[in-house]
Amino acid sequence: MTGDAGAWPVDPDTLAAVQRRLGAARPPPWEPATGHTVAASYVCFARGLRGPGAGGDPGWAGAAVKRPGSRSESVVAHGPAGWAYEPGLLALREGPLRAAAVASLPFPGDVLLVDATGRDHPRRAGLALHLGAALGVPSVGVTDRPLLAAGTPPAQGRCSSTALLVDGEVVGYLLRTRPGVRAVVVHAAWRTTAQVAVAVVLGATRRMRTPQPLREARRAARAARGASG
DNA sequence: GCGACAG
DNA sequence: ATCTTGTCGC
Repeated sequence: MTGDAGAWPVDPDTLAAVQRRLGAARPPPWEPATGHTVAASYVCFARGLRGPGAGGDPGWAGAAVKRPGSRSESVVAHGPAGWAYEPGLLALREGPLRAAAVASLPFPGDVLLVDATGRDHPRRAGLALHLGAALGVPSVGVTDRPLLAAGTPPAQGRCSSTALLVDGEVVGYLLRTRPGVRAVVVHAAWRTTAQVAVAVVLGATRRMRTPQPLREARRAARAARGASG
C-alpha cells in the first residue's frame, strides 16, 4: 500500500519530484472511528549544533503509540541526519530516521502525528504528509508555526480555531488547545483533511498544549539522547 | 540583494 | 532543532 511513495530521496531535486507527486496524489480520505489509536513521531538532535546543522548530525527519532485503556509504548531510533535543515526539504534531513522509528513500534496506530507541516508546503507535501505516505498510514501535522500559510489568531477559548489557506485550499487550522495559551498549528497531511486533523489533535490532547502521543515521542527521544550522547 | 523560512 | 535569560503559572 506504500508503493514508491515510500522512497526517501537523498538529493533536493529528487525529493522535490517526489513531493510534487505526493502533493498531487488524491488518496482515499480517512476519518477517525471510536477507539482509534494514535501514534506520533518526533526528532531531536545533539546539543550544540549551529544554525541549520549539517548532514551527519547525530539524531534521535522517538515514536510512541497509545491505544485507549492501555499504557503508551515508545521506541527510539538513533542515526545520522541526511542533510542540513532547509525549509521545504525537511524530509532529506529527518525522513529515514523517523520512518525507522515508527516502523519499529509494536503496532502501527490508526493515525500518525508528526511535528511538521503537511499540505502547507511549496509542493503540498511537507514531512508529515510524506511520512504518512511512506508508511502507508494516515497522518496529521502539528507545529508551532506555519511554513507558507498565513492566518489570524483564534479567540482565546479552548477549541477556537481559524483556517489557514494556501492557494484557496484550507491546509490547516490555528487551534487553541488550551484557553489563553498560544495556538498550535494543525496540518492536513496524508489522507486527512484539515478538519479531520483538528478532531484528531483535540482527541489526543489532555492537559498540555500539544497532543499526548507527540509529548511521549519527544520524551523518549530526549531520554535516549541523554543516555548516549 | 536581503531577509524569511516546518525542524 | 538548540541556546539562554527572564517571567508566569500550577
